[in-house]
Amino acid sequence: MNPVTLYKCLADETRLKSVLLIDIYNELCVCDLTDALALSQPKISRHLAELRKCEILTDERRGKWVYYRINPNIPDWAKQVITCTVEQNSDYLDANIKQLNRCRDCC
Amino acid sequence: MNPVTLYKCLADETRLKSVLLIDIYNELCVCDLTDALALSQPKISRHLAELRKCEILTDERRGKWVYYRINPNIPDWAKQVITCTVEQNSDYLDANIKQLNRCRDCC
DNA sequence: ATTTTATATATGAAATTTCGTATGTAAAGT
DNA sequence: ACTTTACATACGAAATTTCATATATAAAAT
Repeated sequence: MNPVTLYKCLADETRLKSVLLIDIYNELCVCDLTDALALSQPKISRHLAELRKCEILTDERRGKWVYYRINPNIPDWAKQVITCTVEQNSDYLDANIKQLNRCRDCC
Repeated sequence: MNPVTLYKCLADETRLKSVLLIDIYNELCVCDLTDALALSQPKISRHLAELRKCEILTDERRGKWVYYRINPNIPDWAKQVITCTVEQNSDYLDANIKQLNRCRDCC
């Protein structure tokens, strides 16, 4: 993967937060992300499609839901970039994680 | 620094290669980068200005030349992102480093 | 003082990205 | 069969980014 390809993918808040949340939760479906980020479904889907095309994420349909994961084949440096961003920016996703938990409790 | 701010800065090949080369060489002046990347001076200056505004680089004038460095105050995660991109993508900058050395030899 | 060298910035055009809205598809439920 | 739920994609408009070109500035050399 060309370095600039990864950074273009992470250069948008929707895509960056999606990748980081998926890294934290191991896998998430599209509706988890629309809940966590409070964004429209087409917007989330469009950005996930881009991350899929760049092979940063993989998708897997199980019944009605499509689950996204970090592609296990991304190079080490890319995985390290994602991991150290998550680990050293815990506050960046606080509100989104709370929101996701709220939705999982009540919905 | 907001994570998305760093990634927007690295999402352009001119800016990314400038940052990585500066990280390797500790400091570089504008003409080093125009040589290494074979790009116009205004183009390099414009991108360096953006990296300065985002506080990823610092600049220091010494005589006629302005030297750019990685801002020593960037957060650890950002420094780690840059470092592990450099270390695990040595081929990405090969041609540029050769070009810079050629220019330093003959010019 | 004038010129040269190194760098910065302004401007508008062109290219790219982002997004809302509408629509399509696939699986499951009735 | 029809409806509902979850997700994907197409399309054009709007916003943002990128760039070439021209011009400005700052230090040094003549």
